Amino acid sequence: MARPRTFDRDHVLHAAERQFRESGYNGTSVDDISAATGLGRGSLYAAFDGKHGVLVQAMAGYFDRLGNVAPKVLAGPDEGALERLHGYLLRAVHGVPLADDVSPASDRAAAACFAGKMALEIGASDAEVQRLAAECFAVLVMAVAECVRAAQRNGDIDPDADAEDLAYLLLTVIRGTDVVGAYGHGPARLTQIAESAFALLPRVSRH
Amino acid sequence: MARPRTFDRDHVLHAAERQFRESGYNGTSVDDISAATGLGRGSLYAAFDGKHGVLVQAMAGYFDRLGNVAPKVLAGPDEGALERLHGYLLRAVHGVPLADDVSPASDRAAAACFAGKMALEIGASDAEVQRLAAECFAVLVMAVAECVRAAQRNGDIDPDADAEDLAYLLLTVIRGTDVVGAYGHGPARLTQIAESAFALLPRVSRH
DNA sequence: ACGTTTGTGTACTGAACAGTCAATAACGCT
DNA sequence: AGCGTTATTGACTGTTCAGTACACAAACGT
Repeated sequence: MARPRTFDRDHVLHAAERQFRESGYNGTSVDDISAATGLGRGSLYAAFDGKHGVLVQAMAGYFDRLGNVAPKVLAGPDEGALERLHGYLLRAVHGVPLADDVSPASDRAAAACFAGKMALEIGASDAEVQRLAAECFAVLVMAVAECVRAAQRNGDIDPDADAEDLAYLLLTVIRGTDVVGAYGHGPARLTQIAESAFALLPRVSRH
Repeated sequence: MARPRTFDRDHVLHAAERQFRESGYNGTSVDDISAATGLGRGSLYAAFDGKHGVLVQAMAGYFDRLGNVAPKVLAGPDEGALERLHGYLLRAVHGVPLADDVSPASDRAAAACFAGKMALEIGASDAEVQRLAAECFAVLVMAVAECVRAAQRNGDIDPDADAEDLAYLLLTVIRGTDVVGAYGHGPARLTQIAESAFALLPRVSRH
């Protein structure tokens, strides 16, 4: 009964996400978003309710992808859990936790957590952004903790360790590499940091 | 022979730093800086060459304080090195690494590394900011690595571990807590993360 | 085929922005 | 006391911003 929209909603939100990643929230104008997405201002306001709406919905889309793909690479049988954790750690540090969404050439800007970057820039004065970012983090903590518990069941990680505490620590390291990467350090250094963190995980103590 | 300036340069830069911390770089206007520092626009341009100049010089001031105070709390005799490392980790996570500069009530916004926050927001498109931030990080890595080496000499940390690698890892955890704090997590969670990291440090293996 | 409904693009508006400038004020020197 | 020098102020400029309004286009039901 009415004219159908000519753009793909997810595709537009993803393009906007890339722009926000590159320039930050306050550093991107609505015209930037318009140029990045190919949509006119009017369409942006009609479909997403302006700049802030675009951000919120882009973060929601990021959350969905995170919730779909991160648990997928971490979940599995107990026996491979430690290796999956290792792989996730390395991939997260280099920005390929969402393999289908990130360009093949691992891009540092794309590596850093979108939610984390937005939370650090405007989370203090934007409760909704902070809440969305916290949700992104929570879903990761849950997935990593579950993988840690699997590794504990398999005898690879000390069963006395608190799985959730370890998950928080590992994800804090990953978020930390986003900042260290922003300092200009190369992939080699980030890999080394991730490997150091992995090496320090409490293994089963063999008396 | 000429009119002396009526403001204290360091005091002004510190006020500007607080403003940048609170609102980010692109989120603060020159008027905001003017209001925060009490200086008029003209004075700001005459003394600091505009908004970007204020940021650069505020970061340089931050670097100086960092270089003066962080090595001071970490340096010392070998026997207390591990405990100093522990104390630094906890204090850094709660934002009192620069005790004389930060308000007594530990403020989360003040806790996050100023250089890190700026690097993440605009470092990708501002080489000078990225360089300054990297220098801040480097001076911390050096100080922490030296403290790790002292703890190794004292038999508290595995002498086979690479001190610099451990320093990078610990500082990555600290930077990570800046992001996790921005998600809204409270001091208890951040303390727990710091304690987990400290607990996982490789101790001397007693055969 | 036509009218209604919705998507789309562009021109517009008032506010906020970064940066400049000329006038004023305060000091040291002679 | 007067002069030269420098800090300081607040108004001004052109630009860019977010958000709105309006005109046009496209598709579907009838």
